[in-house]
Amino acid sequence: MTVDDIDRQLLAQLQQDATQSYAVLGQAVGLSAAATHERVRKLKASGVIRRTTIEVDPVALGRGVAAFVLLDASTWMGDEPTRRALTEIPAVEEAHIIAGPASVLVKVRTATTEDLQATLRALHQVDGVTSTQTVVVLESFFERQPTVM
Amino acid sequence: MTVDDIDRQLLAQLQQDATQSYAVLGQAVGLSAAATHERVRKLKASGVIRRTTIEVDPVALGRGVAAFVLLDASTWMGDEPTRRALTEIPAVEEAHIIAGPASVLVKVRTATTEDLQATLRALHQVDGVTSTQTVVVLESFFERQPTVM
DNA sequence: CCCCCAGCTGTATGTCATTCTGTTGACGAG
DNA sequence: CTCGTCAACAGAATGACATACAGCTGGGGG
Repeated sequence: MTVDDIDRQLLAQLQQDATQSYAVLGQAVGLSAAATHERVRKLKASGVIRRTTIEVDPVALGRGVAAFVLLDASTWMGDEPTRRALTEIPAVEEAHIIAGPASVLVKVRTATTEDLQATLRALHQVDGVTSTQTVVVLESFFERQPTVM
Repeated sequence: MTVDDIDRQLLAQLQQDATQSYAVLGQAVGLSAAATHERVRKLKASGVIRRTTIEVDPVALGRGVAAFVLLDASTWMGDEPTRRALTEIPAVEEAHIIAGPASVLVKVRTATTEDLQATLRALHQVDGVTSTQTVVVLESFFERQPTVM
């Protein structure tokens, strides 16, 4: 699908607030409510908009400690079992196969450093993992969504 | 604010799909539409729900290459000017001050590896940055929102 | 024992999403 | 040049839903 400039404006608006009406949304980009609705419908149908969701405050939910963990592996970890094992650890928010100093990079969020320790233990027990290296986040400047413009 | 089990169920549901009606949402947790509405209103008012937003497909928007970049610094980078400088680089999606092998960890997304190179150049020009170390993402297992349950 | 209040249900109303119909403008074929 | 086609849009209609309101209930404190 081709995403033109108006579409990007709509995406930017919806990233800010997905609850605004199509009338308001249309005014912001100079279109009628119906035309806006049609464009948003197509963006959803084509998968550019994956879903509309809520952004939660991690701290309020007991996930105030963030860290990145590098996993070294003795076997190839790019397969489904590894993915599933990592998915099942609730603290793991992202998992990536990387090129560089390790095999896998995961981002974790826990309530306390004790929970972080427990998560590291869980990561060690994932098949293939031989060692971990943890980078603790002291302060987050910002975490935002992909820039659309 | 105290977040009880029903609240967490609501949050989980809304993370999946923030467009469903309060009636449907209420059925999922065993409440009336009005009571559900009231709970969600409070979750928003208290900041547990920061906003409702859309999740976009990075690839469709020309951000198919992801990487993590470690920044080494000669000066303290925990202040506002650094934050602003990093915010202004569109490819930078996250920026964290870390404890460990470097001062700052940023996550970037670009269309191509050439754009990644351009972003690295931009990062080098941020005040205080002395060197960078880049970890390129080969494949993402998953990137999800904070687990609420 | 009674009062109070948070949290709930059911209902009413105004707003908005969604659909439909018709218009306009760009484009290609004849 | 003209006609036919199609995509994109505006405006109006209707049906669903958010939101507000009036009462009900059960538990905790005075």
